[in-house]
Amino acid sequence: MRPDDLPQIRELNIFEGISDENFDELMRASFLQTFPAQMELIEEGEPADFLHIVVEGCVELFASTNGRESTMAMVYPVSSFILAAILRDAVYLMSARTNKKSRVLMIPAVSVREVFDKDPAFSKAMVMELANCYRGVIKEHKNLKLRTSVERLANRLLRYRQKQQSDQVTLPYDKKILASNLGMTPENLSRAFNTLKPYGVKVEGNKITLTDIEALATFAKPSKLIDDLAI
Amino acid sequence: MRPDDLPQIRELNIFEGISDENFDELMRASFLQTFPAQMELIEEGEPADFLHIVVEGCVELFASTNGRESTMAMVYPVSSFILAAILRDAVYLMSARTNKKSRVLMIPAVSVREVFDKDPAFSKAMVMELANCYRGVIKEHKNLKLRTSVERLANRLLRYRQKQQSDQVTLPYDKKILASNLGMTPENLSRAFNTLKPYGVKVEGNKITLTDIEALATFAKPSKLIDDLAI
DNA sequence: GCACTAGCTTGATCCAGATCAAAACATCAG
DNA sequence: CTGATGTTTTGATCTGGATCAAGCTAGTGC
Repeated sequence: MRPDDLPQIRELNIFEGISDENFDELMRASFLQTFPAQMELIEEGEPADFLHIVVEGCVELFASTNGRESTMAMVYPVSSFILAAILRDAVYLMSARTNKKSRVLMIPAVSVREVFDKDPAFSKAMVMELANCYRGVIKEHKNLKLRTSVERLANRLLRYRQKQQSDQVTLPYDKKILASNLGMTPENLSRAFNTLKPYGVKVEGNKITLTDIEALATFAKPSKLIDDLAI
Repeated sequence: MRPDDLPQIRELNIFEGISDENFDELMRASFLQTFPAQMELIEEGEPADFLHIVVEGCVELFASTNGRESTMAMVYPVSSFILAAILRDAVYLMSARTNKKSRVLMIPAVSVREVFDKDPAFSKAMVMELANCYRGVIKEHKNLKLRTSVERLANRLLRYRQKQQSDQVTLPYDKKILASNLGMTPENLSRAFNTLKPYGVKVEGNKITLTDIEALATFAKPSKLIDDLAI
């Protein structure tokens, strides 16, 4: 592991307040690996042996059943994923694969639980992380149940705009994945983009220009309780 | 609060391992209230001031946005709900109302956080509870994204059968709520029941008789990673 | 530079589910 | 017992989204 990775990892919310000794212990037990794109890191149903932290690149969490598959979330640096399975010592409920070449830190689940048991700050940080993840999925679920697919796209574009601080947003991954994440087919994503044209949405490959924010927001009707990832 | 309620509450997973002193402290700070049916206990967007525990009755968690509303979950005795908001000291992301006359214990959020900070067993029990809730929503989300509405109903019936240990299951609440929870309209729930007739599903009001379990399971194709609430 | 492949778009069609309306059924209050 | 009300069912129609097919575009390897 590169020494310059450590500060970034140390600053993750899940390590907030953890003692240096315990953090070092976790890092000693871990290893950092670089994976090519489309590499499956986790398969749903398998026991949760490692806590994964995406240090660089991008990881797709997806689920399948009976021949159907859907993208559940995209994970960016620097963040962990599927923490609940580790703490519960249960199987993973989702699979994970790299969306692009990625460096991933893998911390043995056993080590995580050991430090969890002895470091109160770490266990509290875990609680906060779990609470945030849980609330994030509630928001996604509401998004799916309460909105049409075009509304989901419109709100997603507004969210990208806010995050990238620009009226020209770049889609962070290809449209096939975005469609799946939003709960629709790629054909429908294409049509949804077209439906949003009159609201000032201009598409050029993976670059989307928003030229009438007010109209788009009026159509999308964002709700903090769904769209604000920080509350 | 009736003394005979306490043992039941004490046995909740979230109080596993908590010291008697701390448990008593929480109970002293709490109050138990009986609400009539259709009483709104929580409104989404409000600060999370109480941790609620359903002692008797049934509570519906629902979400709304832009004039649309959907049932997110049903809560039975004895369980808590919306724990994440309490721990994060954030607003509720869902509303709650009694589905029938219910007795609900309300523990001030401040007290919960105080005991959380000083009782390691309690904070760990909270983590497990959060992990379980989080995993539960992941399963619901997969259910919604990966299955048709008829498949969701079929799997739900199989789950009721397993829980009630009988081939004649009683729907725990009215069909309007069940439809909403499964992500469909009441009309479509009715049609979905009809679609399942050839698979041995017989409807008599809120009593459903399953006469061909094998056919129903073949149709439903249950998956432990979605349907098993215990893993 | 060309051939191949994957992603994306567009068109046509189908269908799962919603909406609207009406009727039937069950429950409750007077 | 009757009238009112809410739930449920059924029918008709609509529509959002899926599926299938084909063509276009961009990127990659030889």
